[in-house]
Amino acid sequence: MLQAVSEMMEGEGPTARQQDVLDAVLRLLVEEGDRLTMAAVARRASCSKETLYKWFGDRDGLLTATVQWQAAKVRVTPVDRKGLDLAALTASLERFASDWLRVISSDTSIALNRVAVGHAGSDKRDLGAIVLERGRFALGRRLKPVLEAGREAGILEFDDAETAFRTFFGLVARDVQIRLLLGDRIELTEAEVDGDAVRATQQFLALHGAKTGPKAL
Amino acid sequence: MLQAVSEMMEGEGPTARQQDVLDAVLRLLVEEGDRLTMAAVARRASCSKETLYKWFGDRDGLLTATVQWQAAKVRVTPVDRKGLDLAALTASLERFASDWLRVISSDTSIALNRVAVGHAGSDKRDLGAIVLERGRFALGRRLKPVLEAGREAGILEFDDAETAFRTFFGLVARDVQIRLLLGDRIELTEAEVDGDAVRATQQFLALHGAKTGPKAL
DNA sequence: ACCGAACCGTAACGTACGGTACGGCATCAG
DNA sequence: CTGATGCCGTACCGTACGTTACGGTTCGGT
Repeated sequence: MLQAVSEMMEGEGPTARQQDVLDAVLRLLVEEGDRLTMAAVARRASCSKETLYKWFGDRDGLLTATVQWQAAKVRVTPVDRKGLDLAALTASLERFASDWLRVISSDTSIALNRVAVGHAGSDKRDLGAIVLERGRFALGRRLKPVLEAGREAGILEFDDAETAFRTFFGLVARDVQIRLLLGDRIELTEAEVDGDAVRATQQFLALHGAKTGPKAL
Repeated sequence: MLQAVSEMMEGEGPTARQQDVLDAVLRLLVEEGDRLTMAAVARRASCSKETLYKWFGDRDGLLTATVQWQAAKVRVTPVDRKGLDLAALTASLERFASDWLRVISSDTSIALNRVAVGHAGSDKRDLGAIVLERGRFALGRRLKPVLEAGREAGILEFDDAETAFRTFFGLVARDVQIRLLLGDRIELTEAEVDGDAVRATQQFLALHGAKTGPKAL
């Protein structure tokens, strides 16, 4: 070791070839979970173990790079805060809810969260922190402006945006993520996801919708 | 192997000495996570590895016995369904909520859920299934009669008890469990737990409380 | 055509750990 | 007292896997 920290740690992202490797890791992670071996990765990615160590330092570095790579792929559509009415807000919330449900129920997310949870039990708390940061907290950062815009427009009422967001989060996710992580087979069809998104949004509006109508006066 | 499945698998529970061993495993699991070794368990429990293998079969058997042992320790206070009014129902729900929050935020639960999640990624899905069964599903089985009693008494309104329970679950747990599992340091004082229990209960009543008053007429 | 860098495939090394075997000691039945 | 049983402590074995080392190949630059 070790300042072969690899060019991945800072600056520009992975090269195309490295991305291929990380995608291979992602696929292997879904299939094998945390039991994946460096040899298996090298075989699947058609590269040498030496290259893996040169690029990523060690096994943890490889996993970290993989988590960041996957997180970077999750793109989001921000919401314009102007001309917000109840219909637009409802649509935004439903969009957030169904997107989030689709993410947490995807094979990739489940596999990634599993290894991150496992590593959070060890010293290496990095993976868990990254997943939290790019998952739960990123969602909060994107959603809170929407909620505050809704409050600004007189559509929503709440004291603390963070608390309001956590309520929405709970209404959307409920027991889905923990059940999936623990191995429960849950069928989530497109229709069910959309239905759950609508239900969660309606429940949230019932709790935090302004009773007094828009304050536009 | 193998039919040394040990006397733990069926029939009566572990002996006092075996309980001591399992408690040691529990403590070690909190400290070390899934990295605990059989040697470490033997050392901590002051027993020989040979005895561990004789009693529990193998490492998975030991972990399974530990999870079941911990689950067996969680006791519950059922609610009497007669003479149910809004105050009693509210108290019951708040009790359930604070109990659940205390469980999922306990060191033991976190450690146990971590290993169960890890194992759910492998072939050994047993641990996850046990944790789910004795945790999330056991809670549902205990709470749904309460909800239905509330509906019976005209205090609550909902179509499906399972769906209503999952809403309550989401309002109570929100992002707490996943954040803890991923290594987020959350401070949960007694006051906050109680406050969250009250908030979740009020939100649930706002969503599912009968608007028409008790049907007692 | 030649050189070096980068990389592949594979072999080798060291270690940690699951699982087993064995020698002592304590307890208890007879 | 004696033999059997159950368990502790420890040494031991086999293997899996992270990590390193090395020979061979490709390729871009000169």
